Amino acid sequence: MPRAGLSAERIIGEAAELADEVGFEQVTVSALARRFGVRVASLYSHLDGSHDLRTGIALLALEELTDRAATALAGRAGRAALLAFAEVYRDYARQHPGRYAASRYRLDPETAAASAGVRHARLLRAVLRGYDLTGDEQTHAVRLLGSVFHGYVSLELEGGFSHSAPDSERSWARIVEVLDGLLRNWPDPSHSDASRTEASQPEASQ
Amino acid sequence: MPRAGLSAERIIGEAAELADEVGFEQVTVSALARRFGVRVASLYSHLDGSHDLRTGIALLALEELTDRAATALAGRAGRAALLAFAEVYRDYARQHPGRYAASRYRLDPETAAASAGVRHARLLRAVLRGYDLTGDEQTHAVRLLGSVFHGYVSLELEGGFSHSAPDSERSWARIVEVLDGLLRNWPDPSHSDASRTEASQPEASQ
DNA sequence: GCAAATTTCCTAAAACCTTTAGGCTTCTGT
DNA sequence: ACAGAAGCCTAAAGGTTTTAGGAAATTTGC
Repeated sequence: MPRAGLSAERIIGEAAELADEVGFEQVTVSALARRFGVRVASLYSHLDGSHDLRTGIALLALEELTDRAATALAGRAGRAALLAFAEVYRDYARQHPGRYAASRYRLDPETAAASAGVRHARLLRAVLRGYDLTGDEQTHAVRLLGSVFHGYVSLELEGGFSHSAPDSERSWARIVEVLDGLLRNWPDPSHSDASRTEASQPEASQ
Repeated sequence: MPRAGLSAERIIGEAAELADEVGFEQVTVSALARRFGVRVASLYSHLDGSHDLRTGIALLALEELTDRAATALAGRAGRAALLAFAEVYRDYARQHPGRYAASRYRLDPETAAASAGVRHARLLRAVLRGYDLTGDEQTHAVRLLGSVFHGYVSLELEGGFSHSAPDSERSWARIVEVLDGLLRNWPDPSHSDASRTEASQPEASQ
């Protein structure tokens, strides 16, 4: 009988396809073997198991996403860079929901440190070079952007914004626009904020 | 032999505990049976299966979270309400990571419509009553807040912000503060934005 | 108070997924 | 051609899910 021609790369690639089709959670060594027309045990010559498979998809997704972001960011700065990054991020998640979910799979520290994830994080921080933010404030801003992007895309994929008044497309565009404005006019970390509304009652936090 | 005294409520409650201890993904009918010192099949008299179990945890979490939010929001408006909501949200997620993950479990539409989720969404929108936002802009703002809250908490639980320069606590506080400022000075949806920085190059979006 | 009805929990079993061990067969290089 | 390596296979054990049907404990009705 002829061989199936498996290899770690092909397997991870098919697994990524499968993830996009049926969801990252549903990616299973069994389903993958069926897809290759091969017995389950055969895959274990190329994989270290289920965790390894998921890690592989995650690394692939991080790399693809980061490459897209790098391409989109080349030659852009400030607002244009922010828009480009945001578009790439959301488009990737919508085109490849399974891979996107995989990119959030928890990697062990060494694997994560060697992954495209760090390059992706650097790119996001690079977007902020177009704005006037430094030190801790820049970090806060990076975390804000990361949270909005991930949070929005994640809620959207869960179906959170479907079938309601302004369509998700519009909200996304508007939010990114608003964030650009926020970054351009990033408020000083003055301790008594409360700049321009009715008097601030100093409420206890709990 | 004496009975274990199971009931749907007790089972869901234990399942929520288990989720917080080992993670929502790891909550399994088997593990739960072991915890009760009971055979697996015994739980099937009280549950419709695994999906039903997860749904139960999700509904419990949504209710707890919403109750906390409602309590925290009573008598507060504007900035104070935003701070309170944010604190409740993050605290709940940190105290009950498994339940929090459960609260993001995808429910079927009817179940979702009858869940505390809709009350929770109303509460978040109510927070915005303290700011001057209406119509679509209010919806965009609700989605922004939801994204930031969920995104931040989710990244934090994944370990994204640990062991790096400004601790997560500070970033959270600062981000909420910045959001308050943003909501108070929400920019007009003017079509040619680019209000106060260097001349805006009209870059194509792709 | 007790028998009947009901509920609770059990054993048994089938189906599926994961993982390891070890064997045959197909390639590859010399 | 043939020895070694690599690829895919059968076999098997262990775990989870779910259904079917039985036995014991509790509750209910008289």
